[in-house]
Amino acid sequence: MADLPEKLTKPYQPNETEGRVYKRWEESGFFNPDKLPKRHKEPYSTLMPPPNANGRLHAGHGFEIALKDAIIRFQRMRGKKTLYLPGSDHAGFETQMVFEKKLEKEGQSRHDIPPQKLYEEIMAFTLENKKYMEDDIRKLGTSCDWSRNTFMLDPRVTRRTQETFVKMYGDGLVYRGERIIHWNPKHQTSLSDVETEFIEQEDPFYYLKYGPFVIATVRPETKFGDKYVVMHPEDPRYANFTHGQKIELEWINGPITATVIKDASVDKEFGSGVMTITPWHDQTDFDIAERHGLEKEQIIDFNGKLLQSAGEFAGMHWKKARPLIIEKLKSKGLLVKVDEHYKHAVRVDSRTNVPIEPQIRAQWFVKMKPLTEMVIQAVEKEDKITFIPDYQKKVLLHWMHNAIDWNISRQIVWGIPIPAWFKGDEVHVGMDSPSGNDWQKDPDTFDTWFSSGQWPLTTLGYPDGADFKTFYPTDLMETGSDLVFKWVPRMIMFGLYLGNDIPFKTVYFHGMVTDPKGKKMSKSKGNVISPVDMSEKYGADAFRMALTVGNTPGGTVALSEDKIRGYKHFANKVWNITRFVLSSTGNASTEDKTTFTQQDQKTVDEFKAIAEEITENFETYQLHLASEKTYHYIWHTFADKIVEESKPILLGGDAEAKRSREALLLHLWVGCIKLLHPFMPFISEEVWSMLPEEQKDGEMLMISKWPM
RNA sequence: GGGCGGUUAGCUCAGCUGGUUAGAGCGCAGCAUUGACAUUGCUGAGGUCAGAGGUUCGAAUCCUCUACCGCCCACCA
Repeated sequence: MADLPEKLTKPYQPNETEGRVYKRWEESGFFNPDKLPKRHKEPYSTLMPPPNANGRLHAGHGFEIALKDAIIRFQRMRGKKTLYLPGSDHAGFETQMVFEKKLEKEGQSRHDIPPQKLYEEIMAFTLENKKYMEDDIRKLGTSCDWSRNTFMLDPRVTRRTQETFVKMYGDGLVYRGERIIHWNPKHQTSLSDVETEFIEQEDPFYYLKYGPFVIATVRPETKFGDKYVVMHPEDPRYANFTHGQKIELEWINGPITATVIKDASVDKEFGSGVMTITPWHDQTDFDIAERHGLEKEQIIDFNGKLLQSAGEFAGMHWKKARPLIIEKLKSKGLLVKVDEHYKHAVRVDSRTNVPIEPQIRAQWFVKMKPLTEMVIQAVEKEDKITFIPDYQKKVLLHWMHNAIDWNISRQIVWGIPIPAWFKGDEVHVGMDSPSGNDWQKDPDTFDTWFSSGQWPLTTLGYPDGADFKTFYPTDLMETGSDLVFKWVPRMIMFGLYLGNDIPFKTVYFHGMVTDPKGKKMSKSKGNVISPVDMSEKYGADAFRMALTVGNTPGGTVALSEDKIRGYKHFANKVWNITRFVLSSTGNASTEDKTTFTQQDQKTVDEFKAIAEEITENFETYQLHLASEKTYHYIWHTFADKIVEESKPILLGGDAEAKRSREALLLHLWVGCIKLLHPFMPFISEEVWSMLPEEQKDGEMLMISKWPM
């Protein structure tokens, strides 16, 4: 038997191997496209969707990295000049939430901390988390270029983001408006629609006498100022009321004059077909008021307390006031009936579940129409972006066809400051503060998607950076399918608007990673599986493989530990095949390694056919097939068939057959290790280092030539 | 109320543009094996491809409808 490396005689130890191999990769410099050998000419680029730097890496990140790193490694071996650009997001509101929770646990409140100090503390907290997260990314074997690592609050990124705002203001794509916004009263900030969601809730539904009408509401405390009564213009029941008609009636705090409004948005079938409106605290009502030029009055302040119009209830929080108001309505005979179990949808902050309070507030808005039209043109008309799976294109376009103007102001400190100043009614937008006194800086920061939407531009150094010229548009964006309307369309918008081109040629949406039972992972359920824990237990290779094999693009993945364990076994199989191949070919003469017997040549041809299929699967982003074929070939063709049938040949007396067979085993095994590398980078690189020099094209598998 | 995805072996899922006896992993049963590997090998059981109808020489694969499961969107007060 030939001399074998000591470690091959023991089972494969991922923990002993992975860190060391990653260090070799990093030190080689080959993660950096500029340092790749000359054969790597044609660029291939992708960006890491920046993980939020407020915690550790989760399974979704692990999934994304497993797929994307496989593609990047494949492309690098194919000879592309590959860039995989890493980074992290400050994640504005979300990070501030995480930080506030931490403060709460420590018995503190953010209101006790001055803004500048708060910002600094969150920054320290974020930078610490960022470090851990980057370590996690390394542990998974991610072949990204750390020299280009970008953080959303790097000065060049924040400057670019602000400059974009200034440019958009100049182009009329950004305006300051008093419009209904989603107000989170607990955290005192506005949110965009994608940051909120509806939850089903059961509440009492109050039917109230409003002059000759009966109206219904779940929120009687908003009704003090209701002085418009609205009905459908074609509702026969109210044909004798005319638009603009004045009606004197008794209301909660005394007599008022109501005005009849006819508007087609009212549903004749719902309830009595009549409603009163509260334009300050309801989107529908606001729209009706806008259409007819009606007055709007704030009833509840930004802390949830009732204002002047509530009369005796002024100053009370609406929650406290509601039962008292109901009492009063009852005593005045205005309460017709109560439906105690009325089911309806309530909008809440999707991160904190705090019920949203619609409010009118002066905010910065992005005018969406011109931008979404550019997206529709590029995606629908010109078909410039490949969507995987392709039905996601419809989802995105539906969103684009129905977009409403985007509120980009947030009343939180943790974010990129909006470069605007106010003096009375005057507004100044620019990179520098205006000259003259009495200008007040806008204290708000940008919505996190305003900066992350520009990620492909800022990371690559738009407008004149070398990377922007080389790598824009990027080849691939891979991200979670939940971002199909949050992040992806914004990147396309900004890409087209600023960069004059789509930001990526292909967008691949991976599905959600759930627990083994198909349930969404969440900290509260305690079913979270950490990619790093799994990697430490079974090896990052096994984790990556388990997430790749058999998972159709876009599909939900139930992450099972059994499956990961299965691929740890596979890693060990690879290890032992290596041991067999090296020990049975170590004494082979080096004179002829390229010609085979007819029989063996056939086996080589079969390998080529498989390798071709795998290559094809890679090119069409069918990694679930590419990885499964690789696995299957190595274990059930190479090990079970080729190795087994080799044993008698190697022991037999036919010298030519033996020579050919030894050459065959080495030749095929080198090919297998190459095919395996994108999926299981660590063990394949480790095996490569033990294969004989004359079989290899270079020291490092990572940049060796793909077998096709 | 709209839209989308799914329903294939006990479990988790593959099966691309329709083409001979429907596949994998895990699990299960039996056998083997101490010179690559028990983190092993071989063999096997197990499916009317959700249901109904249609197109076709031929459908798990295309069309229609139905039934469940899941996801997303939506200003019914």
